Amino acid sequence: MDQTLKAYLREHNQSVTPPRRWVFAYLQKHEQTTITELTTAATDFDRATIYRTLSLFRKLGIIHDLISGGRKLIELTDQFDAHHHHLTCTSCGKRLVIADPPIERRLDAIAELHGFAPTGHQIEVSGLCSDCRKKAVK
Amino acid sequence: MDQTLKAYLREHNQSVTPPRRWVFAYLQKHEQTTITELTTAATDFDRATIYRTLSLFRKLGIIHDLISGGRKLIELTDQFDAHHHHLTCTSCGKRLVIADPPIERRLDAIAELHGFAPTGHQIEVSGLCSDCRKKAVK
DNA sequence: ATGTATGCAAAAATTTTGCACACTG
DNA sequence: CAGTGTGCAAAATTTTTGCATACAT
Repeated sequence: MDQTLKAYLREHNQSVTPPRRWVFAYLQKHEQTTITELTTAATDFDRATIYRTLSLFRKLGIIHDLISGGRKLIELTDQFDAHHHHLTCTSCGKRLVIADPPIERRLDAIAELHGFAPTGHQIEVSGLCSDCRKKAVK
Repeated sequence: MDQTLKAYLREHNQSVTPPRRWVFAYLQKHEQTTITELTTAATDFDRATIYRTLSLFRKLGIIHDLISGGRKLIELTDQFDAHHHHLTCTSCGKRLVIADPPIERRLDAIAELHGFAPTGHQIEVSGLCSDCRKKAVK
């Protein structure tokens, strides 16, 4: 898995360094992370390095930002993690992973319909999870 | 249209004030806005007030944040603007509005399948627009 | 060996907060 | 009039940058 990063950075003429390996590994372990969490967890590396690493990763398409449950999160892109989307509970923040091939295909079709060559998409569904629905009733 | 805001704030026991009206009107005029743009454009009001207004609007569900084309944007929620999604060109940033009822319905169905009471969703599709595809070929 | 990435320290930019006064309802 | 919202000023936090040194290739 770390091999993937190595190969990818090499392909793009970028060095493979300890902070970059660390950030990548962290993102693999933590599905949803924020920049602050990363800079805090990275005791061995400087904050500035984390920011620079994230900028590089964004530019290379290794990660992307998204807002889920009102928070800005950092996530590995589909190239480095299984393609998926989230269903988030607006009350307790619980997150489920969802995937639905028909929708994925249809989104690509819509892009094409507008003359676009689709490269990706993101879906965020929100609602009240079953537990919170029960609590709400009481 | 401004009437909508007034009524909504009243319902939630919140005062209708000049800064709040102004922010709301600005969001109606500018489909995609950033906080910085708002604080800069708001020459008559203090930055702090804009931040406080946005927090209130978020809490009341008048606006929501989203990341599109790599930028964090502020947008009116469906209650205050026609429901829609975006198709963004990763090269030139062009944005088209898209809507597809079947997908909307299917997303609700997926939420229900997982025991969620769906309250909303967001879709962001990215790709290369026709113009940029042509340029890329040359 | 050479060029790039990092750490450190400082600066810039963004966001939050306290308090006295102004305005809304 | 009473209570809440605002402006202002300051603090806290987050993000960016310059430069000398360390590291990757």
